[in-house]
Amino acid sequence: MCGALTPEELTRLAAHTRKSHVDAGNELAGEATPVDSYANVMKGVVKLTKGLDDGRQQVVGLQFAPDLLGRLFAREHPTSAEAATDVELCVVPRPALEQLIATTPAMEHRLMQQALRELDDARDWMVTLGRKTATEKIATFLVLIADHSQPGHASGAARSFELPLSRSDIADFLGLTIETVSRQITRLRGLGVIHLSGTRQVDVPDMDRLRAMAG
Amino acid sequence: MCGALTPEELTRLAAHTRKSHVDAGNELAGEATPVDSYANVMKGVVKLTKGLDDGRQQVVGLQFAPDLLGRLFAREHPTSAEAATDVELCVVPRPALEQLIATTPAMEHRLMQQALRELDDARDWMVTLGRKTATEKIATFLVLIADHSQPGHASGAARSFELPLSRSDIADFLGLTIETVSRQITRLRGLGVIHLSGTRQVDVPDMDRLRAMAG
DNA sequence: CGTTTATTTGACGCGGTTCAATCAGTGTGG
DNA sequence: CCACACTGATTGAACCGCGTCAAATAAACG
Repeated sequence: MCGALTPEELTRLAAHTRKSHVDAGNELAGEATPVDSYANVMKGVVKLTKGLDDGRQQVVGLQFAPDLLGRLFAREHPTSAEAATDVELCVVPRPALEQLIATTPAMEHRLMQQALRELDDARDWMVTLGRKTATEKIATFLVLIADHSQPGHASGAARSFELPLSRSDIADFLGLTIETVSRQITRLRGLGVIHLSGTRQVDVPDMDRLRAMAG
Repeated sequence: MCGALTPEELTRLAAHTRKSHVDAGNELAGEATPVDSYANVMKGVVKLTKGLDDGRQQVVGLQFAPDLLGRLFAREHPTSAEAATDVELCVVPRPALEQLIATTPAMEHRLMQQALRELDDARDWMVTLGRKTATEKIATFLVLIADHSQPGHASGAARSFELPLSRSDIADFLGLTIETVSRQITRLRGLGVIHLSGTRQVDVPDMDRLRAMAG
């Protein structure tokens, strides 16, 4: 339980951790709020968002299992964190984790790796936000979700998954409006690149074809 | 020399480091190129870029002194790195730095801090790319450069600095075209928010006024 | 079912791109 | 020292992708 750690690290943490369930839509941490605990995502998707004064919002990252939640070594959260789907967390009080890190270089190394991966992801997404068209943005997003739904799939194979985000969240992730998101999804459906069952269930008959549309 | 490290760390590195000067416009590392050395930026500005197949480009980060250049713990560079201005580097062979990191937890901790700061910056920039208007993007960029030119200045004070990027680079950083960048800079000049001497020298009579335009 | 909320669809306008021309700055050779 | 070319920046005009506003469906929920 509370996966993604080595057995030894686990033992040292176990005494301090606490499982927690959060329903979709609930906020886990507010922007510019004190960091008093960290959490491992066990199940579900958490969205990290930043807001502008006038209400504009941008989703700046999605956290899947087994990502660690919470900005290390900072007084305040730089983003807010909200459960995009129902979420299972493994919560650790701040002092417990920071002490473990301070005394276990391997632990810090592991977290460093995650931070660097998130940095790579963030920069990839900057390309999507800055340089891709609406259709490419949607395709890029669908590929991202598909790749996280059942890792280790064949390249061109078909794929089926459920969207963890509402149209509104997708819009805030891609820097678009809800209407444009809806229109582009409809467009991809019209081209036969994807099939929809209901509003969130997506079938991709040919992932390579989708990838080709992602720029 | 080769600043930003503690004396002890410095001593261990000194034997392996080599100073290097790179003229503006030269590439330091290609995208998807093997990482065989790291470098500390001593002076000047390095831009990190990612490209799409069809030539579209996005600047995904700027590195100022004393940032470390090079993706740790990865085989390949996720971005290309190019000298935006003339640059002074302090180059370290890959094995030397990685061994120092492996044996000096404090060193990894310091680099972790940089990685986390860069992640914060990247996410801030995602808001700029996804949700701000052209004018706000330009204002945000000018504030960023101003803040890096002479750190620790009074809030509303005037400020004068030289742009380290060409209009084309600015466009690729902000997800705009050169023409829009030019027009918005002209607009800010017309509003009296900035004054230009030549094409790169910028005077900001009131930083708070500029900040107010950054969204 | 009726009500509420999420999504889709339609019509229209605008911000930013595109394409094209002009202007400014910087070397370069006659 | 001045034409000339060359590169980078500005300016102009026309276009279009996406946003905005409004309405119609569809889905979720009591």
